[in-house]
Amino acid sequence: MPVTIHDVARRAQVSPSTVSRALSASHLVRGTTRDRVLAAAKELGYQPNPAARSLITGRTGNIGIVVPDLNNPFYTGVLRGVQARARQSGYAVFFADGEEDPVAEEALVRAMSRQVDGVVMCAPFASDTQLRALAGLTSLALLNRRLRDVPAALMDSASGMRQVVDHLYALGHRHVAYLNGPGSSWSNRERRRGLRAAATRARMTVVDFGPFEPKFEGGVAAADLALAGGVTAIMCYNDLMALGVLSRLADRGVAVPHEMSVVGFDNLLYAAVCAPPLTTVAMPMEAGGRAAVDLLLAGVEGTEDGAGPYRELTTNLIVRATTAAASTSNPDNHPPAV
Amino acid sequence: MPVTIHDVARRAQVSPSTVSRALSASHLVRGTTRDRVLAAAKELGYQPNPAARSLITGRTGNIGIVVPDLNNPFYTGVLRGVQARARQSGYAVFFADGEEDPVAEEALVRAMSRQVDGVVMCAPFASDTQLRALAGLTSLALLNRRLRDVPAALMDSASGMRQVVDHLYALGHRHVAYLNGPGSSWSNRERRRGLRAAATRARMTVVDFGPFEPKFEGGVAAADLALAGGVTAIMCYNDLMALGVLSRLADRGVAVPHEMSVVGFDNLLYAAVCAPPLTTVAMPMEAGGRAAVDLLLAGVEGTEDGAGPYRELTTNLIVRATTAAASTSNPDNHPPAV
DNA sequence: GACTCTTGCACAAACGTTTGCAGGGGACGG
DNA sequence: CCGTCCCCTGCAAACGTTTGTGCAAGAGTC
Repeated sequence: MPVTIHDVARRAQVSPSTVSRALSASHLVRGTTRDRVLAAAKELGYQPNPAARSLITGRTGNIGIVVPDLNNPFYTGVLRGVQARARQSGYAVFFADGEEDPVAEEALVRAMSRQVDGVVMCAPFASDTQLRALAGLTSLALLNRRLRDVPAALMDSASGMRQVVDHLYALGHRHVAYLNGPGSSWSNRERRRGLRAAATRARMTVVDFGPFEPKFEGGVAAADLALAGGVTAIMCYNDLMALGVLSRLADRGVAVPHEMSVVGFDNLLYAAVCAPPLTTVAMPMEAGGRAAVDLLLAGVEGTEDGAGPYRELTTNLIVRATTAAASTSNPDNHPPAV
Repeated sequence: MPVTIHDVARRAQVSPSTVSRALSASHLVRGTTRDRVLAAAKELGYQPNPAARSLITGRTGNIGIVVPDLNNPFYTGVLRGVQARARQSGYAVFFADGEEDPVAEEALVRAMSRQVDGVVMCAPFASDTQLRALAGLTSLALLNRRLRDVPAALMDSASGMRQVVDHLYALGHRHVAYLNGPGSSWSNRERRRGLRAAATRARMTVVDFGPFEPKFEGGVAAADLALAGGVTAIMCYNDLMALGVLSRLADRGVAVPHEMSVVGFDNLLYAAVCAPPLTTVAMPMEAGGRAAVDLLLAGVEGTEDGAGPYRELTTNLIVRATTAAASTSNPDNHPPAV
């Protein structure tokens, strides 16, 4: 029922191979024949069969993406970037939600591997070993995860963290809390690393809590611990947790930002519109998705652009209404003698 | 490089066709041979080539989904349901963001059509005519859009709207505003229809505003209009708009819920966690996605279950903190004489 | 006018599967 | 002991493309 290359060939009075060439390597056929073929193809509404094509070429024209949690708007942001960039190059996108589960992630990539030219894994939970195994199966590009010899787009959240520390320091904060995200997460390690470096430089003490689930509920749970820690500011692994913290602080009657400053990470839409608007670090989600696809396609199509297999994306502090001068209710504002 | 069915055949000392049968129609081969084949396949890590398979069978094992706006958590909820259900039946999922653009939607479905067994279109912006054309190209299942002879999962938002009206009426509201979403949207029409019916029955007057963009910004813009309408409650097309309304009301010093009640639609995560928590109607997002895939696969695999081509999903009012007794600052609480 | 070179096209093989058809062999009944 | 039937397996065709190879005709050169 569907129209094949043979139908077009018959209508244009040429052989199927000529049709194929007219449609792809058009310089190999005479102008007049090419026009005839294109006209015939258009009239019949010919669409090449991707299965047949990929069978012979070994390429599919598809890429895959797996994210840890679709409910987190951060990942839908990168999803948008990925899809936009892929579409621009004529690739279709397979998508899957790994649900923060390493074995699900691996299974999903394996399942996709035969029908994609490559997959971008977004902040994967899988182990390095697993990732290497998958990289042997298909081309891989990582987002916010570093692994030798595997191309990756990385958001420089350590730098964002430095900006946060400088901001808080300028506001007089000397003793702050950091609520960790998943312990295995590259992003969390990066943020913590940036925090440590900047904090010791500024002689600021920071107490760690967690790891917590990087979700609203995780923030709610974490808030009480942080509150007991005698700090003047709480830095959260991400915005979702920060929103949870805000909610819990409100419940407990702690005024933000006057009694407690809170800062998040990601700059989700909701960070801008919640009350009070959240001070946070903007992560380039769509740009990250696009960059990952750039790297993937560069590898797949062999169009290395000499920029190497890594892309570093910058992050920026966005000051809103959840940070203010350090609370004076804790007058000396130093770590309590525990 | 990749291992083919011939490799397995050689290792198991059988012909390729036997391997094929052992893997799919296993009752056609003797038990001992089947075991030998399966063992060989496992040892070699054989994975069938989907392109070759789909070339001969005409089926791909893939489905597609296109949504209007990935930034709206409603659709990511649906996406989760779709992917979970698809995976359960061994289907992989192509995904695309139509960006609320009818022509983009159509182009995306056309692009996918050759490599999927069907696609679910989620609250599409495309016209009926366009949808019919696409239904001729591939199997279609709709979510929150009704079109004769095309299977669809529909959320009964008219019923949810009735519950909202009853709730507001009980609180003493007699004059309310409805902020419309996109005029072409089936969901908006349904909600409006439910609203009209319930309101006239209850002798409640409702003034319409919009259409607005179904986003935060749309709500911000709409709030001022509604405020000037002399109403005691604002019903929004969806939660995103409701959040925009809340934000704008706060800016203008209007106390919610005491001076103005606000209700949304969808029950996004943020409706539950914003301040004050939003009264809204819960939409079964994941269930809707699953139901749509059910319908699609029933059509594709010919496993009609006799339940007909439509699924109706129920919706429920969730009362939180943005609705209260009608404001008395507008003492007579009836439509101002315009 | 004969040679070579180029251009434009057709032929056929190949990609990895599935599946209709046929054949071989064993079991069973007569 | 022979015929029939059934179970299992192999052979080969087919799916719709792409692409290497070969051939024919025309253009250019001497």
